[in-house]
Amino acid sequence: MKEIFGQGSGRVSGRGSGRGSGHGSAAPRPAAGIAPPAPAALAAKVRTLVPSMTRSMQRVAEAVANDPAGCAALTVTGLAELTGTSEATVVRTARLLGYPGYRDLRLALAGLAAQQQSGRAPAITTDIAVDDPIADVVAKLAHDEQQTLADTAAGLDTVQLGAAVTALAAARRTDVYGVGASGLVAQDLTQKLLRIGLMAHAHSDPHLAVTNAVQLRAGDVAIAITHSGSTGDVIEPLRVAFEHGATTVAITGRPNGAVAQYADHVLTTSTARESELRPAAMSSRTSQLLVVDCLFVGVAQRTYETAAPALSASYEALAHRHRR
Amino acid sequence: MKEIFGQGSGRVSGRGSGRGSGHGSAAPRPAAGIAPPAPAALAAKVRTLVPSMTRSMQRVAEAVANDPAGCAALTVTGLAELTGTSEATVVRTARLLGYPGYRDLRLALAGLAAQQQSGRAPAITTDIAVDDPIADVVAKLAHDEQQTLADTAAGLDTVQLGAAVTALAAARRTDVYGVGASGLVAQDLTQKLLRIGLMAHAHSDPHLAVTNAVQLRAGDVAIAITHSGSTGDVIEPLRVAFEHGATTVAITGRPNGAVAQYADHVLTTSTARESELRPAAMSSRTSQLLVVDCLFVGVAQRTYETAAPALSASYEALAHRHRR
DNA sequence: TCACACCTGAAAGATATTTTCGGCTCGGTG
DNA sequence: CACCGAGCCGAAAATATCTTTCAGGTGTGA
Repeated sequence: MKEIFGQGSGRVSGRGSGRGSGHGSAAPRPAAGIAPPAPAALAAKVRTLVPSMTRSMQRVAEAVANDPAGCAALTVTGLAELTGTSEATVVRTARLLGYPGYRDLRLALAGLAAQQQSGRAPAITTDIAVDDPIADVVAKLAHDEQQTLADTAAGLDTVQLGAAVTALAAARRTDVYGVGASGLVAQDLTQKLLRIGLMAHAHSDPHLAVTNAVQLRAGDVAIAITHSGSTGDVIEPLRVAFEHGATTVAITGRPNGAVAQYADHVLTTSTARESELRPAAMSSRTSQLLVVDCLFVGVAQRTYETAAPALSASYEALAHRHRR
Repeated sequence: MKEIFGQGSGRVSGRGSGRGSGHGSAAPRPAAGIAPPAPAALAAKVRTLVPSMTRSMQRVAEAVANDPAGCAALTVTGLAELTGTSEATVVRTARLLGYPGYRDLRLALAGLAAQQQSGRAPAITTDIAVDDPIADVVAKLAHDEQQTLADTAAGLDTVQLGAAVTALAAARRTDVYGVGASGLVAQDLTQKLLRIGLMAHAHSDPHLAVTNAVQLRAGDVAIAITHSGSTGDVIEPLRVAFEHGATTVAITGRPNGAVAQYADHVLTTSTARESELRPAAMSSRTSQLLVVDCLFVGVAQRTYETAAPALSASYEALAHRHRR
């Protein structure tokens, strides 16, 4: 039972200034009514109340104010030992600070520590430096990629995207061109389309890509993925496909680049700033993948009747490849 | 809806064991292995681990994730009643999330609540529906992937990451295993490492992977990438590499999966909610790529003297492949 | 259909927190 | 200078909370 602390003993006495009688310094009255314990304004409360505390309690309050995180990790016994006092004193201090007991003070302490922790934003706006600690690298990379995603989503032309989806959903066959890092994105798209029953193929060999592009005709789709918009090895097969009447799509960071002239639909990826340790390939890949995912989901929606069972089937088929 | 405080059965316990006194200053520190509990990366951890939880534990994890502040105010018994489970289950869940016990989970919860309080409002994310307009698809996908990135960054163990980076930077040779969507990530990592002058190779053919793994020895590094953590085709070569003395790294969404038993260092990727139109492969790929990028940048930092010129050189070399 | 493995919760066991209680110091007073 | 009283302080008892153990139930695979 949580008894009411009330009890007048609160007194001050302390040495010297015993302004005790003054009702003013009166207890914070925690128990009375709805006194919400301090959320994070704890440090201030400590400073306010310290003068009216007894010596032992001051030691406890001080420890708590100086190292919230550390104290939050201690039990009441541990904190008592650390401050050279007793458990009872620790509890009394917690009460004075407005909490029902040490348990709740500890919870508030943990919250305070977490806030302080998060307050220290690792300045994620800067470039990655050679001597950045590994934790900063993680934070910066994650932040940059999040930014890239936001930029891409904001800059994507949904009309063009919709048109591309429509073409894909109806295509007899789809070829995807990409070399280097974009080649992996091309493969990713291909894998996905295959999983929902479409005929898709990725080409990273420019010669084979051109050779196959010749086979395309109206109703087929060709997709070129190039960040720079000027990768000849990718533009060439797209041109061939375009001239053979296929519907052509370009996924590029330069919507005005050379690749665009042979593309019926251009999907623009974002271009984030790059640096020595963060090559452009990194953010362009993130951006391209988002576009590719959008294409995939769009097509899956349009062909839901066949796509859904196909997805389930491929999922089932994989289950057997897993060890227990 | 979590209202309804079940009401108490009162449950008078406590009789008897009046032992209390032994105030043993005994170490309150169970020293939970080498895994420091998460500070505020808890939400991410919950999402990552939920799939591998049992029903009862899922209920607890869900309650905790949905209302950190509320749960922090509850005792183990209260939370058990709220979720309709037992104290034992609550403790088990806390353990699974990486804490020594419920007490510490509660502390973390208080911290999380404090952060949410002062921080931003968590955006809600709904599933992608068949009839969502294309613009919504873009927005939802972008949001989900951003969430995945945040979760991954929050849940990544920087100590393990640092160890993996160190091993990679010093490796004579590095083999990367991945099949399916993870195979593309493996290739991405390989491409990057090659660009800074390291000897790396990606294997997606399980037979060839094992064949090559036999060649590895101490000082070499083997990396397995598998979302499920139970992909036999990837575990097998890692096991062989492990037994031949290579330093082994696992990049997986199930840090407790089968793959972990042969991994010197485990890097955990996040697991986002999947749905029919948003296969798990999508977010796992995003998560894996972030981890891979972190590895790459980390290694580039450590080997800056050779990495920087190598990066410039490969950039120069590509310039000639671009059309005007 | 049976056996097995594994989840689950009740209660016992261990810790941690709160309360009680008596000693002690300190300052005032005769 | 000795005595007295007030109230701080900590040791230990009492209580609340957390952790572990163990037996029963449930679903799964052979």
